[in-house]
Amino acid sequence: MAQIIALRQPLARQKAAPSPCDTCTSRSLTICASLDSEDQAKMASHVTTVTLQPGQTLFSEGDEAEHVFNITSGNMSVAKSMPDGRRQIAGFLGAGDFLGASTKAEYMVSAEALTETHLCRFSRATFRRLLSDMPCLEQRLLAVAESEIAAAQEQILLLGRKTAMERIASFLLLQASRMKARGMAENPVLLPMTRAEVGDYLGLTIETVSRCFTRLRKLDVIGLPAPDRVQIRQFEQLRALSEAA
Amino acid sequence: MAQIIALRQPLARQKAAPSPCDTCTSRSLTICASLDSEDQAKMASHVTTVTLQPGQTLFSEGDEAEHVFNITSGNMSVAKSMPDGRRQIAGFLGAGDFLGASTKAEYMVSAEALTETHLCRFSRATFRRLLSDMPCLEQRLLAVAESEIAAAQEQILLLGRKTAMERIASFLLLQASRMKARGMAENPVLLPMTRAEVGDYLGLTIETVSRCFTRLRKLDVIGLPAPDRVQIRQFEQLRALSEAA
DNA sequence: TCGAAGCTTTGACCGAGGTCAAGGAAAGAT
DNA sequence: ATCTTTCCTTGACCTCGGTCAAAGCTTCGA
Repeated sequence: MAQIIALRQPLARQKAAPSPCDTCTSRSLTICASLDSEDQAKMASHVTTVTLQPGQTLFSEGDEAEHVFNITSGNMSVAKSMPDGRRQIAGFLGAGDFLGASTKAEYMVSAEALTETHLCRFSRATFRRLLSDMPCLEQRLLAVAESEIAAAQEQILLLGRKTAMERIASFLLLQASRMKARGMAENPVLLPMTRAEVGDYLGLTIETVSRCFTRLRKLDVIGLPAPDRVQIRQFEQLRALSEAA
Repeated sequence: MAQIIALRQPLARQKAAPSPCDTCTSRSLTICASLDSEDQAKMASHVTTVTLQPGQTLFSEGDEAEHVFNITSGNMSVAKSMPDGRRQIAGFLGAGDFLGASTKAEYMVSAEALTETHLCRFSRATFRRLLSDMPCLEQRLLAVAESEIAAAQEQILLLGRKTAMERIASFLLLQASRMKARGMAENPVLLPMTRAEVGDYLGLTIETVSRCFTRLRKLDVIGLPAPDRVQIRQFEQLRALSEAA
């Protein structure tokens, strides 16, 4: 009801008459998958949907952490920045991913849309209440947090110890497996981000990212039908390159 | 046995055969701090204590994840390795830290003692049962997981974008704040790990770590009364160096 | 159809940090 | 005491990836 007031604001909001959850195509990927239909209805009554255009910021590092989000479609980046502008992307998120958890009162990272992105939004207070009402949800969230920690540890290994080539190879394999996990074809890997964003994720510069792609193409390990589309031609070779000495 | 007696005499807390939890000096730091005395007793009846000597491995990457742990005293490292031996330490843990959570059936990292370390151990199955019995515990664990994610994101920024000097400065400040959080004096920062371990944590070599320490000492930003003891002489300068351009 | 803006690629050069090597210093063993 | 081992420091040199610069490609709008 109150959400309808949304004017032409940077964050366009809509609330469908029944509930956006009824037509959600990503439910099986999200934390909502752990809920029975009664609990889903309870969740649905507190949700607001949000749409972001490419480049739009959902929240910034240091903003008051008012909401938590669930991506229903689209692609986002989660990043931290330094005072002088250096930026490190901590992760790319897609359909089904949960976003906005924070122990502190402020967000610890910034979140930005790479493509048009749809999210569902809960106020933190509401979400906390729902959480203590629904043990399933809390368990699921704990599992999500644990796999996020595992992913972060893998990223730490990549940034601390891998060469540029190994980072690129690991990245392509990771993207492929992420697509597979979402039920998409894994092979022509789609890259909804620019070279700059890949670089900011892998701790490299644009130029190094580009040079590695070119080298992989010349080795015929990958094909590059378009800058944002990578055909993996030799999976095993790519896997070997992802941890080559 | 001892616990049953305790329940019969809720007001007389002194016991003949006390559980290790009764004398635990780290309880306020651990997930156990969230429990009332009844739940603590329940936890205590399932706990086993473990002692590790410096260099001993608690578990390795790929081992079947049978247990979860809580450090009561000592220092550990959590690391991932590559087939050719390159190693990346994902974090250092100390008294109060929780250890061993994994969504998968295997541990995703290796855990090793830096100093003599005491832990309490639960079987995973038992712990899962305790968890669903005690909502407080689950909430606390979720908070712990979230702050671990925040720490990992900070580490990702450090590894992806900071110079060697910035990494060392950030590391010293982090160690100082960790000591403070444990109620210890923050200033002569104690380093219970070798230069090699600092390097494996910061994505640097032993030599670079040593050279940075030497430079900081020559700048009189720190003092090095012993290799494992760092006196911070200019906090603000160190803070500036931790994100200098 | 043309131009502008933004992304990507490529080349030439350089420097931060890695590698290799050699000494010190401290702690435990004989 | 002396030897061994392990860790730390320092120096000389080199390389991987960053920086700077310029030129292709797309896309989009006039």
